[in-house]
Amino acid sequence: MGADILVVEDEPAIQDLVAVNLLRAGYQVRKAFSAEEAQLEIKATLPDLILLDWMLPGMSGIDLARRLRLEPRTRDLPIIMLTARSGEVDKVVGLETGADDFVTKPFSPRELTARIQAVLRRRAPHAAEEASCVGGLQLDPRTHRVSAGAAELKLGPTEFRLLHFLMTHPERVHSRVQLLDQVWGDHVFVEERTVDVHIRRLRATLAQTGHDTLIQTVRGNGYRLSAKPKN
Amino acid sequence: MGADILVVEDEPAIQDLVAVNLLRAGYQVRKAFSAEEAQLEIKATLPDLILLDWMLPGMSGIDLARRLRLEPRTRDLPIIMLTARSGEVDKVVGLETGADDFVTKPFSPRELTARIQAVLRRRAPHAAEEASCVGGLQLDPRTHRVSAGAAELKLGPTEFRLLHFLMTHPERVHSRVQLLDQVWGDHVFVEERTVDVHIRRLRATLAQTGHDTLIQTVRGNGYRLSAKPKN
DNA sequence: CAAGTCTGTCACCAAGCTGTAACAGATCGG
DNA sequence: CCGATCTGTTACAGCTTGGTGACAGACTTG
Repeated sequence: MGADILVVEDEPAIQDLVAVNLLRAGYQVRKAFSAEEAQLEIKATLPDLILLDWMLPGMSGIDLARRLRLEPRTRDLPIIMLTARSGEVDKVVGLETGADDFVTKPFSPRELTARIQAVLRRRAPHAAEEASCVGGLQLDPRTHRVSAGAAELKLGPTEFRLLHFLMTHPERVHSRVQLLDQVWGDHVFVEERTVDVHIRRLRATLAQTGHDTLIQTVRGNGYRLSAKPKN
Repeated sequence: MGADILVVEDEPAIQDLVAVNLLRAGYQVRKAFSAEEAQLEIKATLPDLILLDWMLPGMSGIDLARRLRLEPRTRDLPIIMLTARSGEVDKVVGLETGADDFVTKPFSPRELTARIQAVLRRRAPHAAEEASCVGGLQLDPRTHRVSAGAAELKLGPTEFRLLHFLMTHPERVHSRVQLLDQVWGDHVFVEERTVDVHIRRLRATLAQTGHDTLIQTVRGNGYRLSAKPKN
């Protein structure tokens, strides 16, 4: 599901225009007509990004941005400023508030979504996941490598994700349905038995180093990754 | 230690804000309120880069840039112009004077530092980073050279930046999107598959010395530069 | 300005991966 | 020991992904 974006813009026409484009691009959109309204929205639920008009009645976008930067909870909230074509004042403000990007009106929908994507990618660079290690098996998501001692194992994408999940949730039994949800994704419709096949493929690869025994079958319940012996 | 940057800007507020952001980004900052003052600073110590406001009282930024280009000592000094206007004419004139880049107000702090880095990488004779070395391949940003043992390799600009990024972030998998952000830049609209083509071109060149195997494809995830065997 | 270089895109092909079905084997309760 | 379930294994057709060569346009460079 797309990111949750809060659009703060007093001009209804522009707000609608932006909202429609964001929705079409697959984002979830919330709206606010003023900085005050925006604060309430943010207090309720932290959005993933704010599109903030810098000229607003009452508290200006600049003021809001400034306040958001002060609060720990909202300090890292990505902000994209919407500005009219302008000069010096904007520059001062922009540097001061530390907005993540600027989009100058008029802007194309394509430009807007491209910038949003860029900022989101930049801000949330999948917090460097740690490498896992279970029973002599090592898996590092950053390098996308699986190794057992000196030997390195080659896994397909699905087997990799499957092993990744198992290694980050070891010693627990996971039903086929749970595995499908976690590894394949909730919305995917796939036969339960498919899990078996991938478990088999995973085991076949792990067997190269004898680590296939880590994956245990729990009859009637599912599978479990465990460093302990089987019984 | 960061590069030494001279900020030439007559408006105190803007100068301060720029300075604060550059300091935060790890640069050393010197300030000048006029072109004349800037000349004295430069005469005293040659900075690594100049941020030059287009409009200055007395001698304009353009004039200063032009003069710097005439002196052998300052001919290769990187210059980034700050301008409020965005018209084509300005850019033409600016490029004529030999500015290395243009930053149009308003701009984000990130944009500014990104441009500075880009210009430094491209031009700076002494402020650049160190050479990298992976798996017998050497890349020196200062001399803009890539060599494998005795042999020297010729790369196009994009391939060079791509290899540079990979070599400074080895062993990690980078998705196409990440590579586009890092090597091409956030604001560029380019097809993801274009990365493939440049990877291929890079590999083709590296194949001259057998180093093409360093670049590994991680199916479904992206690419990785690694000294370890492919597997 | 002309030749050459670099870039981004595309179409096509090869290779690898995936989900299913079908069958074989294993396990369990009685 | 038997039937009923559950799981392991295999083969395979279809799909997705990445590699490759060609090409037009932009950009350099002499």
